[in-house]
Amino acid sequence: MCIIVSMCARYAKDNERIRAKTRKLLLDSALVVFARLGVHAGSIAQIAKEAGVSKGLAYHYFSSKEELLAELAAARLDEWNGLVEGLERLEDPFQRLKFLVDFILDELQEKTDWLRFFTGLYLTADGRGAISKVMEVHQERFDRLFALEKRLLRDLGVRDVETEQVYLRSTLQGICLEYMLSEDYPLNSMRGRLIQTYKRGISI
Amino acid sequence: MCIIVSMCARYAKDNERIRAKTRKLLLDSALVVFARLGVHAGSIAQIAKEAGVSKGLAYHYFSSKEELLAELAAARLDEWNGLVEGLERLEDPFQRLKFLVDFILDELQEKTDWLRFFTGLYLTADGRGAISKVMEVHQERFDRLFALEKRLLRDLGVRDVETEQVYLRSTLQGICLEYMLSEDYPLNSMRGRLIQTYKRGISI
Amino acid sequence: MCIIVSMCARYAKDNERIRAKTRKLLLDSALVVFARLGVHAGSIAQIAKEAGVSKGLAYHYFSSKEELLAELAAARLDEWNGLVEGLERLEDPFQRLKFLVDFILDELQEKTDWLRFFTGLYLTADGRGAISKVMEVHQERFDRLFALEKRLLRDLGVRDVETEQVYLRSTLQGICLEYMLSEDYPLNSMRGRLIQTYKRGISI
Amino acid sequence: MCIIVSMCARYAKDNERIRAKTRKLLLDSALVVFARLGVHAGSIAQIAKEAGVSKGLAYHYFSSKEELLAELAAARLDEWNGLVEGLERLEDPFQRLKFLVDFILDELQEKTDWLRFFTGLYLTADGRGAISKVMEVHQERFDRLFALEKRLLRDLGVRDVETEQVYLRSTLQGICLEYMLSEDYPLNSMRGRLIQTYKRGISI
DNA sequence: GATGAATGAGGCTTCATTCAT
DNA sequence: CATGAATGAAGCCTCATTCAT
Repeated sequence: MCIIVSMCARYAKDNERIRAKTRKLLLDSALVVFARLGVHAGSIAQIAKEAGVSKGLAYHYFSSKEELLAELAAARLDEWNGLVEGLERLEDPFQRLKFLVDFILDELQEKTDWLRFFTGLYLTADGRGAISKVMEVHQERFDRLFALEKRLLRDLGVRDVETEQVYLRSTLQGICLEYMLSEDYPLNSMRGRLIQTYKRGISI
Repeated sequence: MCIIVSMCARYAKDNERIRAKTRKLLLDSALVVFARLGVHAGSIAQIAKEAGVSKGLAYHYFSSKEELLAELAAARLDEWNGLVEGLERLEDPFQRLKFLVDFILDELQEKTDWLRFFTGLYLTADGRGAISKVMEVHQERFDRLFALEKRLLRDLGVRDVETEQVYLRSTLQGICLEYMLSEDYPLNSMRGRLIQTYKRGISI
Repeated sequence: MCIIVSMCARYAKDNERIRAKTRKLLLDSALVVFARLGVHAGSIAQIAKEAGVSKGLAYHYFSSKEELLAELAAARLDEWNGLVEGLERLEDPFQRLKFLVDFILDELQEKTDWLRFFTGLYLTADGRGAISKVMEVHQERFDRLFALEKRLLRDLGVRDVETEQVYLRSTLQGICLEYMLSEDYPLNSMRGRLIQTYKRGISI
Repeated sequence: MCIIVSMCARYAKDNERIRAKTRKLLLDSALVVFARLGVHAGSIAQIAKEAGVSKGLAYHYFSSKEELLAELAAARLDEWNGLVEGLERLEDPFQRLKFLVDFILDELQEKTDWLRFFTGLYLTADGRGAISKVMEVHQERFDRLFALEKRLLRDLGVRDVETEQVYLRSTLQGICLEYMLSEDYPLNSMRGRLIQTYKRGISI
């Protein structure tokens, strides 16, 4: 026989714990699958299989593939908090620059899958639409980051801050992209080369 | 007199013209669709619709979606010829650098769709597989380009050529990516900023 | 008390029952459709319609049309077990002959559809390929049947056993084919006429 | 330039010759393709390719695939004329039997492809419909053949002519089928074994 | 007579999603 | 909470057929 007694008051906490755990499991699996195959080619069935649960369960936690994607993006976007906090904490502009670069390149190394999938997503119209919704919620944080970058460059003595900010972002983005695409990308050389650009005394 | 010339349903030339035209139409439409939606999400049906022809016709010209993709890649890869030739023609290393940067950024502006589609393709395992097949044919040209880049940097007086080559490529790649992702990317400022890095006298 | 037994969405037994039932339904429908139209002309859509289920469900049970075909063949091949067992059980050679003939002609009457489909399949190169895979698994049984037939004819006093075996098989095959093709084939007359050939005392 | 002047009065004959030739070419190619792949899987495109002409031309000669099939059947059915004539010409009943058997088995060897395709066609509902239309035209000849067979068996001294006729047909049919399905079928042994059944003096 | 570009229906298959249990 | 049977839309591809030249 098969008795299901769920939501017993005493075990509500257990349920919550299970929920959180399964949820994370599904998000992680989705990341793996999406990174490997792309968002379109990766199916809910595969994600469920990767997670070792049933397809139906995925719909218990996420109302659609699109939502799963959005939650995935949101979950990861949260992690940028650390960058903002670090930049606000540090005094020396050069230290701040190093923190910025290290933060991004470390993320790149630790979460290559995610970045790969995210970049691919961003390259399609659908993907941009999906992401921008999620972004809105975090807009305030992005604005702060933006301002912090500006300040950082100003403090470093950069003359054309507007231009340099875009240039720095582009270079970092390019390093990330090439790292994702090459088998043996010299990430640390690039890290050094990039930092060197902003060495004290260099006039930009 | 009575002349029978069979095998002459239509002027052969006409047919060729039609074939070439429709083929190009399909390739162009494919590019638009793939760039907008990504290779996986973009369907043959959409491509045909974009081209204003029937689905079946696409298969009259390309035996499969994969082949269409490959032909698309091949057609565009050919255009890099100009870059190699230009670099071989010019004497002054700084002129060569400017030629390199301009070539790539002009391509970016003219063929944003293509680059977007190509980059997205490259971000998935499937896509990399598909492209590398096409690349093989052009390997020799890429090798030459690679060597020309190296020489260019050496002639400019760069000390660590290996590192700088990757860095330059990454920066260019990053500029391209950001251009594709932003609505109003200051491409010309970036062009200037990049060139400035290699101005005579700057020690790298 | 609060018992949580998860992994129990439906009684497992229920699911198994449903699976077995639907599976059989699909196999039966496939047989009907394939027998009526041939394997190539019969589509999964028609099979699903005949079964009263969706196209998609067919793929929930069989990974491809080819597999459906193979399973169909395998399911039916199993039924030849009875023939081998019967031939091994009976003593009198004439009784064995009658058993053989009756077994085949009864099968023919009961499972005309199947035989029709199987014969049609066998007539195409593709079909033969598909079947031979399935056959391999049953090879041992066919070998035994082959040997039993030989022994049967020897025991009946047939001189050229090799020839007679092929002839008997051909005749049975021919009766089956004509039965399948005619509206009112005198199957029982043929049964009698065939048996008569091997009546005791007749010298072959 | 391309001048097409067809149907010039003087060359009408040439045209007719071409028509007849191309027509035959297409029918032959159809037979090859249908026999190899089955009627359903064999396409007009393949037939045209096999014939070395364009798809369009096939539709110039046959208004549809179905008609091509019907014409193919009709063309071959004509060849049974020889059987009827032979049976009417010969005196001795045993000679007639041998003629009948030889005619059919020789046809089998010479036109295995055709018989294979025809048999496969006959096993599907569609095919039977298509063929029966063609058959109607030849009904009279089949009736004659039927009567000739009956007379033959009566002359041989067979008691139950009705039954024996069906049995003989079935056996011949079975031999043909097995020959088509086996790699190394002992056709001549079967020919001998079949003839022997009707040796003078044997009582049936 | 002959060609082949073009069409569209339909076949196989995948997959997001729903729902009974 | 969890399962998996079931659905149907949509994707890739084939092929009979039409038609302008």
